[in-house]
Amino acid sequence: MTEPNRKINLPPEKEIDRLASFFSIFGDSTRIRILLVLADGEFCVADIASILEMGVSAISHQLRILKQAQLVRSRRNGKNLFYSLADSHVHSIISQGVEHINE
Amino acid sequence: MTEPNRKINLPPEKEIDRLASFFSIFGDSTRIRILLVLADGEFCVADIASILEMGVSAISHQLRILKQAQLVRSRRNGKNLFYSLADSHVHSIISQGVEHINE
DNA sequence: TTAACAGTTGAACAATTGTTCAAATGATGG
DNA sequence: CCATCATTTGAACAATTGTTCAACTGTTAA
Repeated sequence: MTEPNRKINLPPEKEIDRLASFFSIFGDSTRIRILLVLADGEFCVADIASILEMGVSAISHQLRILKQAQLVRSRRNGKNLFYSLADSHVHSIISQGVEHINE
Repeated sequence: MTEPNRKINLPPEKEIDRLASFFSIFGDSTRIRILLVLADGEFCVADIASILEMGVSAISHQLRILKQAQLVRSRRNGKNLFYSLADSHVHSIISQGVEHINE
């Protein structure tokens, strides 16, 4: 014990957990690819699956996570559900990631 | 086949994978807490462990991940290794996450 | 050299995650 | 209503992850 611990003010645990959950949404390449597709416009589930060459179910599962995080919206048109980006932050968050890894 | 698929230009798979790996580093609350501690200054491993009330080994494992991602640096002083933030992006990336979850 | 300390490492474990499959839901047009 | 299409859902599985523990490395001071 040479010195008393410096006092550090961390945000409450709950907020840190929410922050970590938020970032882990971007921590999966399928979800990033979905977001990049939707950056180009509105698409229904089957289209996204076809573009990414993946099963419809896998895409649907991921869309649910993105929707819960309020990163995408959906709109029904006939039998189709069209998904689109819900948030303007998405672009800038991804951009900052790109910036970091390209330095 | 009613319509040809719209052409979407995604970044190469390798870059998307690196992006996902980068974001998943922020997807763990221990690592976020370490980064927030280091936002206050330089600390050695045992101090971080004490502040976060965790084992030294757990912190060391996470610091290795943060260092590989070039988010922290270390500097030896005697028996101690002092860690500090390596990158100015860290603040703004976390800030953007906070912004999103508080809207 | 030795003892003590600071930190790292690797194996092990439980917990969480993403994808697949099959079955269910819900909307549409005939 | 019925058949069909688009999507969702839940269970199952393998793969990945974070923490713990014990052993190890490396530095310092005596």
